Amino acid sequence: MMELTRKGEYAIRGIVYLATRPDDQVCLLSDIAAAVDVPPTFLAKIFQQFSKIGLVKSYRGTGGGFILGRTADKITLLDVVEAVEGPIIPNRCVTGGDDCERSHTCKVHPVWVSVQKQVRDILAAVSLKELAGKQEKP
Amino acid sequence: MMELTRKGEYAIRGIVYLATRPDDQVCLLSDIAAAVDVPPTFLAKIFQQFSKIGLVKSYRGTGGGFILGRTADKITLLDVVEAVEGPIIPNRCVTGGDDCERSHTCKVHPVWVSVQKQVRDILAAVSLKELAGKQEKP
DNA sequence: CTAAAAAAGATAAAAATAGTCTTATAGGGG
DNA sequence: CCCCTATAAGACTATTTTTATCTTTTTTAG
Repeated sequence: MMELTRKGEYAIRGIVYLATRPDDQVCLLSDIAAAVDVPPTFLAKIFQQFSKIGLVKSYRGTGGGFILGRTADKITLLDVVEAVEGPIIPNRCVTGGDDCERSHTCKVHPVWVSVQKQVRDILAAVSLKELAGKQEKP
Repeated sequence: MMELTRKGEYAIRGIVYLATRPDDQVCLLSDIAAAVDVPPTFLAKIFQQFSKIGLVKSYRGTGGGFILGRTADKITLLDVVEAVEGPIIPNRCVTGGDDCERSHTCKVHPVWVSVQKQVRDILAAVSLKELAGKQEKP
């Protein structure tokens, strides 16, 4: 239960690798894919999603590639995971609004809300900077 | 991401309903299914899984049905969820043993371990007694 | 203009999910 | 013993999601 998909795993590997690279050096998708051992075409799809929401910036054409959309300390693991897997939803009844007609009577509902918050908090507390081994204090 | 399946949702609904019933009254599967609005054949499969690990006790034949395998305060939401969804595994790298060759180098690994622990702790802290509205202190 | 590179969309195989159906087994009552 | 009721177990199926791949298009440097 609650398992990250391959896509999510690949997404993390890919963007963490990008975060280890020099800040302003455009990185070829094919290089990233090779470095983190992910099918290039699949990683392409993932980086397209990153690009749409600004997690990475893409450059097309000769000399093109990817760089981070903002500094590594401003990108959290939550950003990355939600970018490709969608929001953290332990159960359908826990959506932003209130689709769950049982919400106010169901005693399980608050438990899922709690799970959601905890998981989000944990993932939001980890930045790419840390994951890339560029800690503030070594 | 991390979404409970229908099976998990049905499992919770079913066993919580059973917990609301008088302690020693055998309950028909068909009655439970009707009460919690779950396909009876599907709920049957779920309760078979419960039965195997002792979460419920089953009685066959005329006058048969199900009762809880132990008192409602001794069954946690974690027990129920893991019974049908398997262990809480946020990522493949977080298994009981250590299948992940990266475990000791990968900086993401401890994050998943943390997520796993938090989720398990939350779910383990909630018993069927509470969910069934039979709180110790009302 | 051309080659390089990402973007976008279509397609497809494999796996997981969500069930259903059939047959077997067990128990109670006449 | 026979029949009815109820769960157990296993085979089977449809749908959805995951995990990709392939092709075409767009962009850009030189």
